Amino acid sequence: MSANSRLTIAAHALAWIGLYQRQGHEVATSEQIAASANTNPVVIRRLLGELRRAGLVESRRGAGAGWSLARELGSITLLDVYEAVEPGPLFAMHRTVPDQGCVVGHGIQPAMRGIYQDIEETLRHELARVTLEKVLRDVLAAPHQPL
Amino acid sequence: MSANSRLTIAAHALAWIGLYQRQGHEVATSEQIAASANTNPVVIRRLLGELRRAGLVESRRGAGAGWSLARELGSITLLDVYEAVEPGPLFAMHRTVPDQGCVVGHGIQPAMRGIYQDIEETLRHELARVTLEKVLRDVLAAPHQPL
DNA sequence: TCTGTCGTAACGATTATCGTTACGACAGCC
DNA sequence: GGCTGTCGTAACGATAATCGTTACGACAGA
Repeated sequence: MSANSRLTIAAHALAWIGLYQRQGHEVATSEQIAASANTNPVVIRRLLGELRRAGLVESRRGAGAGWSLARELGSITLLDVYEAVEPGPLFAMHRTVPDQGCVVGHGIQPAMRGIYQDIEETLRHELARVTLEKVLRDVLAAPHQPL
Repeated sequence: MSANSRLTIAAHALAWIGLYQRQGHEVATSEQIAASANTNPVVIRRLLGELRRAGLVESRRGAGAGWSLARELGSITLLDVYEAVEPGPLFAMHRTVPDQGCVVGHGIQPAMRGIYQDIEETLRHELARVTLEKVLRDVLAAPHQPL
């Protein structure tokens, strides 16, 4: 599967904005978040743009511009973030149509589709159990200065 | 995430071999399976090679060669297949180390690692509930000649 | 008007997967 | 012993997704 860090970076950005706002700041810039995540501000802007489309964050333009949460961290779940930044299904079908003259080739796609639907439903249920509030709590619970 | 059809094709191949053997044949060739899945025999051999390493199938060489199941379909689960053909974890961390001088950058990876572990454990549990026997049953239950 | 940031296009680098060709290795059969 | 069919695997190109980067216009407050 492949290494998808989009959900990780998006959660990082949301936790960063949330903490920054709790420290009294109005908005966070993509440059600040990018420095924390050690990546490029454009990468952050692209991801936050998708989160904005999903109604999780807002952005201001002009001078003193930046990003702010559109919802409380406690009301945002990893499922919200996942659906905002992950495009396709977890598992894919064949890239070409299997041989419909073969019994297995004919029945495999309906069979796997049903099975995958159940599994992805469970995955979504698990993602929905984790709020960004908990993510930030876990982040702050990490031990300082590890030896 | 991206579209990983490896699990789908591997399940297709196992179901095909299982059904073929129930029809009285000893071994199945990669060419036959490739025809059913509408792909190249080398793709099938590569995938079945990984399943062989996991102890799910066996292969014979020489004349009259081919592939056979090393276990009953009822004792093979999608988790066995998943672990055999999917290399990495479901979600990835940052590709570069986050800023360790930032509270969020420092704590985000331990936090997400713990959360991801729980979620992948649930995914594995779901995959383990589906046997290849059930997959084949669902395949054969697909309606014929759909209109 | 100046400044800082967003919004977004464009491009190259990297990586994973897949399809394909090729060819040696192997084992049964004549 | 040679013939034949299949595996085992390397090699290469095509495709697609993601990421990092540069660039630049749009916007809004000072």
